Amino acid sequence: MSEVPRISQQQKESNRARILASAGEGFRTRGIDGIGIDEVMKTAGMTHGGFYNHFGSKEDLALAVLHQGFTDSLEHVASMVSESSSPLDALHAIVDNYLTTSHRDHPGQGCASATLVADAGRHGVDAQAEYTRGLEGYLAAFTDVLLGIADQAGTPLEPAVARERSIALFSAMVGALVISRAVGRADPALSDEVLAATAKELKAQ
Amino acid sequence: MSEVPRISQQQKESNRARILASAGEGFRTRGIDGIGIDEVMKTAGMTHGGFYNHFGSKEDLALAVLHQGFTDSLEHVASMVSESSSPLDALHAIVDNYLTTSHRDHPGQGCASATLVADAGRHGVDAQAEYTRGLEGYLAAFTDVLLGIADQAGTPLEPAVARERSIALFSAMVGALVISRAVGRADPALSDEVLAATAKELKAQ
DNA sequence: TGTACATCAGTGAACGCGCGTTCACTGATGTAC
DNA sequence: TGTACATCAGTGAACGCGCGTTCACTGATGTAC
Repeated sequence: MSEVPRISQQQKESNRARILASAGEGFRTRGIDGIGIDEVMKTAGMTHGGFYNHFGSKEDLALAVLHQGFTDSLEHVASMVSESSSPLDALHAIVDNYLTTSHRDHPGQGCASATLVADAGRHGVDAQAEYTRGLEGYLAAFTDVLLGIADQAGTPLEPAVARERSIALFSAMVGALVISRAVGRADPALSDEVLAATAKELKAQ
Repeated sequence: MSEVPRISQQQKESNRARILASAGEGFRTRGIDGIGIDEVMKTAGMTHGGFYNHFGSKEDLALAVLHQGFTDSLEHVASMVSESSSPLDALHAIVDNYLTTSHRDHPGQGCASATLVADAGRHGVDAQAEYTRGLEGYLAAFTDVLLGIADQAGTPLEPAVARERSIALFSAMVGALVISRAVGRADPALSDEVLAATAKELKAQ
């Protein structure tokens, strides 16, 4: 009956990565409780039974998704910063890339922070710890950029103030994205407006 | 067997209100999918079977919760504004009341927008329509306050700009609250910092 | 006002489905000799 | 290098539990006369 049993170790690693990618997209799009192991495994091209060869439980998978998601996001931010011609340019790039209709419409490939905030708040301490790590990563990157802008403008900025602004900035970005998704299908114009207005305000500061 | 069947119409109304209140608290705290009809009814002091005398389905209940939640929240904001001595005072009151550790720690009694954004984004168009109504209510109230501040300061403000700022303001408030909850148990200090920093930045503008 | 009866809110058992998890089985992989 | 065998990733059936929903039943409410 079975068609492809006992795969090479290399293949196993690649299968695990496929499960993680499938869950990453599924969890972000429909929430951790919104999609089951069965569908995650089917999307990854396998049957559900083999899941436990890779993860101890669905909860473990959720933690791995959060970890991977933040790692990817932070890398993405870092690469945007390094490709920018100036700190101010970097800030604008970050905001403009985050608050797009495309990001809103494709949560599966988007920021793990925005899609899984609610889930993290309601899940265990482990999930919250992963979220904490991701948040600190974002804040560190934003604080660096803000200090760079102040340096260039010749207006010295206290590191503590830069961190405060980073927090408010990130809060506004996450909030706007999540709100724009909450009204997306019911009022597309309002949804677009939320993204555009927030981006404009954040860049104006 | 049954102890209290066929209740007066007045009693029925009060029972419905208790179910709604119980669901309001439960859905906000654990998400719409995080608590079942059975527990909602038990908290309301009844058994699960009678639920369908009041609501057609769990989805209907969720819509009623969103509606009630926004109605309550908007009323609360309006009363805070009317009790303030000036528009600036009103803005500070709104921000300070929203971004508190108490609000963070008691989602059950808190803002429906913050607790149910993620759920709204993933549920049907009806839920999104309720969310839209609530969002527009918040924005209208905030815009009024901002225009009032500008008037008093003698610095005229375009209504369109006031609306933009309202959007950014509300986004930051919701984002900060939701993020503070996501790290609350894993890193209480960071969670407090998120609330305090965002409140400070928003009032500084 | 009093009596007879239909209504219907709440009870609690039951149904059915989905989902997380377990398990016996298979057969290629990779190791021991 | 070749052979024998243990390992273990994937399969698919099955288990068990929770949960949304249905339903027969009960008996006070509220209406018709």
